[in-house]
Amino acid sequence: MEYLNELNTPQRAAAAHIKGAMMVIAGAGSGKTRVLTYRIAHLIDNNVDSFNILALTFTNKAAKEMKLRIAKMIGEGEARNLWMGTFHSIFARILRTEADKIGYPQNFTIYDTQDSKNLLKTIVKELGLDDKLYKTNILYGRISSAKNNLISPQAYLNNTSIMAEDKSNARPRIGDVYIEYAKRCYKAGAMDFDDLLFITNVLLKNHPDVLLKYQEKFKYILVDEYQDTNYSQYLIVKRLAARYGNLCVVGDDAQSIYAFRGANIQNILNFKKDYPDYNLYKLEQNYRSTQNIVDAASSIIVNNKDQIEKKVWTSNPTGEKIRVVKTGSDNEEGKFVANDIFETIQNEQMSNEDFAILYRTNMQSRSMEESLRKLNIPYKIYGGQSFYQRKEIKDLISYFRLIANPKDEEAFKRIINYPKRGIGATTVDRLTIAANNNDVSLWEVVENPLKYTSGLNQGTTTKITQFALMIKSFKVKVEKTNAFDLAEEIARVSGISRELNADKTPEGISRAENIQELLNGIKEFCDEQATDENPLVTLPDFMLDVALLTDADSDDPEDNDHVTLMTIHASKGLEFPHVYIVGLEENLFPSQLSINTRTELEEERRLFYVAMTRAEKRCTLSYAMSRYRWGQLNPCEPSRFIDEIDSKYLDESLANKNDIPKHIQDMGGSIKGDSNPFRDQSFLNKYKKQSGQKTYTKKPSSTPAPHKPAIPANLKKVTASTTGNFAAPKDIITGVQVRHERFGKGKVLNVENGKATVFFPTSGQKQLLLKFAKLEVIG
DNA sequence: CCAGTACTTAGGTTG
DNA sequence: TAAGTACTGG
Repeated sequence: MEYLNELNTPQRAAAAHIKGAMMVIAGAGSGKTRVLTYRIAHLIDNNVDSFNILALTFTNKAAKEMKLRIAKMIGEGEARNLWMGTFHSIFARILRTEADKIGYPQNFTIYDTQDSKNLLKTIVKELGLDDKLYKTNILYGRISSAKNNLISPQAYLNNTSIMAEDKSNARPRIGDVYIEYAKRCYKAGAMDFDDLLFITNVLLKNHPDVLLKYQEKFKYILVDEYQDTNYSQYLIVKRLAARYGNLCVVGDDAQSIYAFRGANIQNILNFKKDYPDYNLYKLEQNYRSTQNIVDAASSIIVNNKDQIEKKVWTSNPTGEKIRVVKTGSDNEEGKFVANDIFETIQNEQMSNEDFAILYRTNMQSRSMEESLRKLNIPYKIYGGQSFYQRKEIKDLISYFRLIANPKDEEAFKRIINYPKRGIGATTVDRLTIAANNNDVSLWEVVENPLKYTSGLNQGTTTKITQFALMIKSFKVKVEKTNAFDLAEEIARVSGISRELNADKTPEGISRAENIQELLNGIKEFCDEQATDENPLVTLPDFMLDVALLTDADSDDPEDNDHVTLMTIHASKGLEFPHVYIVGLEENLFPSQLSINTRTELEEERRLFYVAMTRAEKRCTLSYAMSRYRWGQLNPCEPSRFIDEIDSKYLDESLANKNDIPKHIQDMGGSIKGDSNPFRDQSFLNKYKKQSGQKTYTKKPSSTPAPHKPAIPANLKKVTASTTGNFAAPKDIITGVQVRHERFGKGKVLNVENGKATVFFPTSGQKQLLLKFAKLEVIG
């Protein structure tokens, strides 16, 4: 094939391999994506049916891009038949198809981390455990790693070493939490992220016919970033490949950075045990970076003990030395980076997209973005809280979820009283008890409150019934209504739109905009998915993968005129001409939590290796002598990783400045104040205008409110006490106009049990207790 | 029931 | 710091 000539010798050998097992060890920047793409094209050229190829990538974005490249080589029609995506999205799809075999609804919900943690919190409460001891994060981590090692709840309880470990940590009942958690997820028709892999294993193990079906379908399997697969993923691949053995894995042990979520580097090292006849290809020539960068990175990674022998080299020019920069504080660090980018753009005619700022932790983005914003440099922060995790988005989506899957407990709890409809914590507790006692879902209780509950008063029962009627009215439309139309109706009828539109604070406006953006996204999705044979795209169609989407997936490739800010983890696989690695300080990078064991420290070192090898032309390392942490200015010292680089590759002229000037040292508070752009609202407005909603991915809820004329507290008090003329409760009847000290004018919709339901045009519908709320009858 | 305030506590990387 | 929980007055 002609295109194979565009590859170097080992690349070509790997791409031309057709049958049998193979492993590609690909150094950073050595063209592994190219090999994967060409190999798939080559397979199809050699009469492999594109329907029979499965490619598992690390992100959905990587899959999309690879598909695009393959489409250019072999045509769009063929490329469309390829199965490409992350483990999670591919197997979620298969699990939906086979849902009935494992007792899940086809529309099962995917619980995200937040849903899982909320459920764990509930369970800890219900089991009467001490939440100081049984912390959500610990439980989540324990259960997650159990699942990733295919340890079921029962196996967990039977495993003496695990139980002993929990006991010695004074948490002997984690196993009970795990059992209950698994039960509740199942009852809710929900899978968490780890279940998507765990239950796939269960499916393939217990249903030989299903296994055979997918073995026959996926005769050729490719796995990218194999060093970051965990045991559960390893076993799925092994099962699927067992019949034909056409398995190609690609990875780099030096870039294994996901051990914390169960990734097992042994999967690479053990490949030859499972596939003794495999072929090994090593890609060692780096095409990405200058010689200095390649050599400096190599000088770091040799400090690690365990690795596959390889020599990464390049024929690129020597290039510049790696700059090491010392700054006084995290804010100064931000200023330095922003200024440096600004000057480089001016002096070297670079564009914004040529720059990336990489950091160890998401919180470090703050000082960077403040400085960039001051210089009007457009930027985009990837990661952190994603669009779909924002409260307002999750709230609306919870309606969609409950409609698609009425058993979804976490969705139910989010929306039963949002927007406020007078169904408070007490009532929800009662419903929960009724649901548990009768072994039915919360939804079933709400559908039939008289059957399952006792002691609910008439008013509450009415409200519950109204809620159930509303959800039902959506449910009857779900299969015959376009997703966008129904979503819009839900936002309106549920009261979410009204609630958000009433909030005129900047945060509130931003939340309303986000809802609009979600609706736009659904519209776009409908337009994309609709076909001539199947013009109707329903809400459940849209919901299938929503939980698995990340920021990078919704990235608009047309709109990349911005500096990229992301964690090093998120930068894996990417490359930029100019890279700034910031916060190179002890206890930050390497992280304080990783310096106690050799394996964890080695992973931090690999992370540093990944960071440096993202750079093509120039790599800048920076550290600050002091840094804010939880509102406190703390002293810092440079990272040991800087010392590990052979100094002949370094330019340390910017690291030998004098120590922090005295006036900065003494003025911890003013450093912070000085860099807060929100003091001046024009910054916010200017920024919004310039880069728009799309570029500004930081969650709006954390945006400090700019100055706004607050109602002076004393004036408020005067109003309350001078209004005087409070109505006797008997005057408050349905239909009358009233005034409330805080909510203003409103109309009484209903009165019962000493409570009034009042609609206020400015702040929506409220439930008010007549004995407290000072309502004045007007008009 | 609601909303404002006082207090606690986490602290890292992701699909 | 900032997010989340517990408490309290209307």
